[in-house]
Amino acid sequence: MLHMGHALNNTMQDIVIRHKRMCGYDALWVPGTDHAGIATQAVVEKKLYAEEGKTRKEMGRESFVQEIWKWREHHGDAILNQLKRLGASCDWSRTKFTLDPDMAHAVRVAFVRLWEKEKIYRGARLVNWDCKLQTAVSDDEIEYVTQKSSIWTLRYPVKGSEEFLSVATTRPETMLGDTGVAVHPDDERFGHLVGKKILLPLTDREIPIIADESVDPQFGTGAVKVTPGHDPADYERGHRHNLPIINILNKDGTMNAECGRFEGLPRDEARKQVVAAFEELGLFEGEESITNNVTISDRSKTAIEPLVSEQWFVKMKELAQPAIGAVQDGTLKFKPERWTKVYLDWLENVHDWCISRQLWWGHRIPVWYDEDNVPVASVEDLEIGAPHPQTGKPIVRQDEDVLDTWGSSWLWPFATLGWPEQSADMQRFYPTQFLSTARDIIYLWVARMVMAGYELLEDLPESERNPFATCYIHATVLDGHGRRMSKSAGNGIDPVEMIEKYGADAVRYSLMILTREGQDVKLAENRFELGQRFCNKIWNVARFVLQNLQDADELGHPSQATQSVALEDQWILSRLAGATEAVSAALDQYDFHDAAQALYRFTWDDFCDWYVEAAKRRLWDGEGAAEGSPEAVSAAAARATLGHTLSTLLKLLHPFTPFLSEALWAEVPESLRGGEDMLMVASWPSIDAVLKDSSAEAHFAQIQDAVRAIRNVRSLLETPSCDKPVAVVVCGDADSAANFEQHKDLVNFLARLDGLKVRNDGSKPSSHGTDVFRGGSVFLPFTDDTDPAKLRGSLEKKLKKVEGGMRAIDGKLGNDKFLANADPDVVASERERRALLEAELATLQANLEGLVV
RNA sequence: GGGCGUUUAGCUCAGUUGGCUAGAGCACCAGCUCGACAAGCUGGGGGUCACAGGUUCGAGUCCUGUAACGCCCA
Repeated sequence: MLHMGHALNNTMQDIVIRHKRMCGYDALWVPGTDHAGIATQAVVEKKLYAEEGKTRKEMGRESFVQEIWKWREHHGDAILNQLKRLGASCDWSRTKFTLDPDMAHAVRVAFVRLWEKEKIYRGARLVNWDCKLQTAVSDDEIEYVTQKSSIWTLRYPVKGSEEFLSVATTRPETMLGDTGVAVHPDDERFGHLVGKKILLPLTDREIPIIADESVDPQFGTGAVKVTPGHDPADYERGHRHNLPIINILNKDGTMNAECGRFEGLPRDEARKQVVAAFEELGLFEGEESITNNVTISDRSKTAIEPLVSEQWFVKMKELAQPAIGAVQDGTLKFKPERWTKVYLDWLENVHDWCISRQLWWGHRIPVWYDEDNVPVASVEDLEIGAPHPQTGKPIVRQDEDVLDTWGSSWLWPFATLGWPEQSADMQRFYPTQFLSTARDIIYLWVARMVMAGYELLEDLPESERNPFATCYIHATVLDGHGRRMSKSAGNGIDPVEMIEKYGADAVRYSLMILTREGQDVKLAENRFELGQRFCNKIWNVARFVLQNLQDADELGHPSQATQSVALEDQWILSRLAGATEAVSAALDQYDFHDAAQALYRFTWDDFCDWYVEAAKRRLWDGEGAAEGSPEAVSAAAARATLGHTLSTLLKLLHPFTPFLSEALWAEVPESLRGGEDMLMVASWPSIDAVLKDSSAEAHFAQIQDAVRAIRNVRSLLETPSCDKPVAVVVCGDADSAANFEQHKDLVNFLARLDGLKVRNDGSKPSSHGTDVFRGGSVFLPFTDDTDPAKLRGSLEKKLKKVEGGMRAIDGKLGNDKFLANADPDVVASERERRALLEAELATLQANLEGLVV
C-alpha cells in the first residue's frame, strides 16, 4: 500500500519526468514492483492458516507458491493503481515485476556469472536467523532495539583446582554451547589459568581457557564465555583458537538435542531453568539489571538468533571497489550530499552478503547437485537425472533456497531494459540520470545497484556502467508531532484518502513546498490545505483570464505583447521571465521546494494580486470601445499579456499540478497553444532574456510601494472602502514624480482613488493622513472617523523603526574599520541606503509635525 | 561508543558565498457581499534566530563547546 513517503518520492520522480519530457528529452520512467519475498510469504502463510488452517508444509512448495501468485493477482497492482491516481506518468506498458520471466532470466545470468567468477560461494557461516520466519536474513535486514535486561554472573569450576572462573552473560542459556572461556592476555588476575580447562556445568564437556586480545578486562568479570555457534564475536574468537562450534538451537529457536534435559524448551524458558540449575549447584553469583541492545529481525520484529548454517554468500569487498570509485570521481552524486558518507561508510566496511533465504517465494537458486553433492549453477533448468556438466553424474536435486529479494532488485536499472541482451533500450536509456529513494534503502538497494552495474555490464565502457547519475535521498514523512508514521502506531496518513479529499495536485504540491531538500517533514493532515488553496487560486485566476480571452482570433501573438507600452505588461512579462528562469534552474538541480516556492510567489503575488488587478482597468475601459481606439488597443494588449502569462504559467506548473494544468490547458485558445494540444508533451518555456526589464520592475515596484502606503493610510483613516478620495503623492525626486505622473490611472485604480496629485516641490497638504514609501510619501484627506492619535501612533512606530535602521547604518559608516575592510560595493550600498532612510526619516518627522492640525 | 540531522514568530517552515529594518503559510486582530477566487481581498500585531564562548568592521549564517529532540551505524 502506498504511504506518504511513496507519495513524496513518486511526486518528485514524476516532476523530473514531466519536466524533462517537456524539455524534449526521451524521458522514461519504468514502473514496477518487487516480490518482497519474506513479507509476502509471511502474509499469505498467515492468511492461509487463519482461513483454511493449512500450513505451507502441508500444502507443499508448488501449491503454496501458486497461492501466493493468486494473492498477488489480487493485490499486486494496487500500489501501481495508487501511483496512477497520484498522476505518475510512467510508461505503464513497461511495468515490471521482479519475478517476471525476463527478470528471472536476468537473475540467473547474473548468478551464473558471479558463480563463474567465484564471487558467489556456499558455506556454513554464522548468520542472522529469524526463528519465527525460519530463514536467514542479511546483516542489513536486522535492527537493534535497546531494552531492559539482566546480566547474570555464573561460576565455572576450573579443572584440577579449587578455583572458579566467573563469567558474565546476558544469555545464560547459551552456556550449553560454550566451547571455551576467554580472558585478556595481559590480565594478571587470570594469567595463571590460561591453558587450564573448565569443567562446564550441566554438560560433560571440558573447555579450554584461552587468552584473546578482544576481551575487555573492564567488562563484567573480565572473563567471557565463548559460544562460537551463537555469537558473532565468539565466532571470530573460536575461529582464532580452533574451538569447536556447537549448535544448540533448532530452526524454530527451541533448544536442541545438544542441550540434554533442556531440549525442546523455548529460549526464555531455557534461560530461567539454566539459571535455576546454577543456583542449585551453588554456581550462581548474581543478577544485575542492565539496558542492552538486542538484535531483532526487520521483518518479523522477533529476536534474531545468530546461528551457524549453510548459506549462499556474495563476496562484497571486490564488488564494492568500483561503487566507491563512482562517488569519488563524481560519476554518482548524492543529493543531499551528506548521504555520500553514509554510502561510503557502508561500502568500506561491507561484509559478505548472505543471499539465500529459506523461503519458497522468490527466485529459486539456480544451482543443482549431483549424487555426490557437487553443485553447479546453470541459466537453464537442469533436469533430475541429467548428467552434471562437470562430473557427468546424474543431477539429483535443485537447491531448495530462494534468493534474497534484493538479489533480483539490484539488477533493476538494466534488467528492465532487456539485459542481458544487448537491447536497443539499453543503448537508448542506460545509464540513467535520476534515482529517488528512501534513506534506509541506501545499502539495501542503491549501493547494490551500483555494484551490479559495474560488475555485470562488462560490455560497456567503465564510465557508462554506473546506473544513475544522481541519487536523491528524499525526506522522511513524520506525523504532526514529529513521530515516524507507522502502521502499528496508527498515525499514518493515507495518501489516497488525501487525494480524494484535497485532490492529487494539492497533495503533490503540498508535499513539494513543505519538503526542503531531504529535510524531514512534519505532516499533519491540514497541511494539504496549502496546496488545495493554491490549486483553487490557479483555477480561479485561469477562469478569469479565459473568460476574457473569449474572442480568440483577436488575440495578439505573445511576441506582440512584448511591444506593449503598458508598464504593468512589461513588468509581468519581466517577472514571468524571471520565474521561468528560477523554476527551470531549480528543477535542473532537483530543488523541488525552490521551484514550488517560485511558482507560488509568482502566481499569487505577482500575477493574481498585482497584474490581474491592474489589467482589469484596461479590460473594463476597453469594453465597448471603438475598434482601433486607444482603449481597445490597450485592452487587446492586456488580453494578450494575460493569455501569454497564463499559458506559460500553466506549462511551468504542469510538473507539479498535472491534472489541473492539463484541464485548463484544454480551455486555452488555440492561438496560444500553438498546436500543442496536450500540455504533457508541450514544450517547456524558454527563458526569454529580452523580456527582462529592470527599469519596468523598479518603476512598478515603486508604484506597488505607494499603493500599499495609500492602502495603509486608508485603513488608518478608516476611509470607507466605497469612498474614493483624492490622494497626494509627494516625491523626493524627479524620476519618481515622472513615474507617478505617467501612471496616475494605474495608481488610482489599484488604490481606489478619485484622483492623484503629484507634487515635487516638498509642499505638503494639511489635515491629511500620511505614510512614506521609498521615494516619497502619500497623503489622504481625513475622514469623519479619523483618529489622529491612531495615525500619530502609526507614524511614530514607523519612525522608531527607521531610526533604528539609521543607527545601525551610522554605526557601520562611522567605523573606520568597516570603511577600510568591507567590500566597496557594500559600503556604497550602505551609503545609498542611508540616504533613503534619511529622506524617509525627514519625511516622517515633517509629516508628524504636520499632523498637528 | 561513532556518525549525521534539527533547534528562527503561537504552529509548520524558508533564509545562496557572512552585509537592506530576519521572511512565508497557517493561526490571531481590524476592515471588506469592489464584475476570478470568503479555500478570497486589504491593512495590522507578533521573533534577545536553543544556550555559552570565539573569529570578524559586521554572525541567524563561520569556528569551539553545551543542552534538548530525532535518525543511522556498531
